Amino acid sequence: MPEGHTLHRLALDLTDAFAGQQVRVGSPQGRFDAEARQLDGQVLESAEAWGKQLFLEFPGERFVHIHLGLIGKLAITPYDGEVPPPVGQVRLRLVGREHLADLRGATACDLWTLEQRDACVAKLGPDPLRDPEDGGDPDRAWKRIGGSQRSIASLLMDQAVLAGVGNVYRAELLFRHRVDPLRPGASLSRRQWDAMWDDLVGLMRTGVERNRIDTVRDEHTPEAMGRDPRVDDHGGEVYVYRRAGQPCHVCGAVIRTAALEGRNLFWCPGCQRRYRPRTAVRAVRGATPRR
DNA sequence: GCGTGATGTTGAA
DNA sequence: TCAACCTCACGCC
Repeated sequence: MPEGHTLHRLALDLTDAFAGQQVRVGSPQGRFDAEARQLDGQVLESAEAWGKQLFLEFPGERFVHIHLGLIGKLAITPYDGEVPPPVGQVRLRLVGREHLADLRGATACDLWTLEQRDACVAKLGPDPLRDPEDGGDPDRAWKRIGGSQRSIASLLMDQAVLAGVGNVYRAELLFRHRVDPLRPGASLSRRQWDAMWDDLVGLMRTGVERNRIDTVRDEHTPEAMGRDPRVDDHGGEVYVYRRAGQPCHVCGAVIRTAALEGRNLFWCPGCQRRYRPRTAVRAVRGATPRR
């Protein structure tokens, strides 16, 4: 689940469930035990997301830093009376008045100082889910993208360029703007980038509201097109992500996939026409066709 | 029931 | 470029 929308949604849900309360903090699995002991019984002051990073603030400028990675989950559940025993490898457990939260499979769960938190945040590009004055300024991303010969597909996934975008939003954003994933960042116009950013803000806000990624426009929904809704663990309605070999909802061309920097890229060869620069010969690197 | 792959990142080779 | 992290839904038996 974890692109930026998941972490922002978790921050909201954690705030509702725990903020302002004394919480029991534990690490049934043990790997966070020493840190958990220091926080046990303290008030959870706030929960905040920056891109895919999640920070839980405790008194004394101490922050639990969580990064879910690919397979991590943070499950918040209400309980009534007895607290159920942990199931599986629970790295971190928070117990409040009415809810408990269990963290499993995360890449990172650390107890950080304010300085460590600030250093992490300082390395991140702007987050479309944050206010422009508070970490969500698209100009900062454009400064990196507009001058780069790297592919826009690579740039969008680079958390130092843009924070919170993952493989699904990348593929879908490029599709919605009919952009060839391998185009150099510098070949985009400022106007085009602004349109992409604005779109991303809307898509990701919808993602926070629905807690899933939906990117198809009204005219391409299953209801509008009379097609079956998507059924898999991703769940959202999308144009190209994990649809390789299937027909494009818009033009009918067969969706393609290729590995780029270790991640699967998906695009429609009909809607996202190959970009060819006017002058220089473009070097195509790093993309290996598959299937 | 078992094997696979996945919305991510780090650190070693 | 690849293994590791260590979860969970899915397809297939």
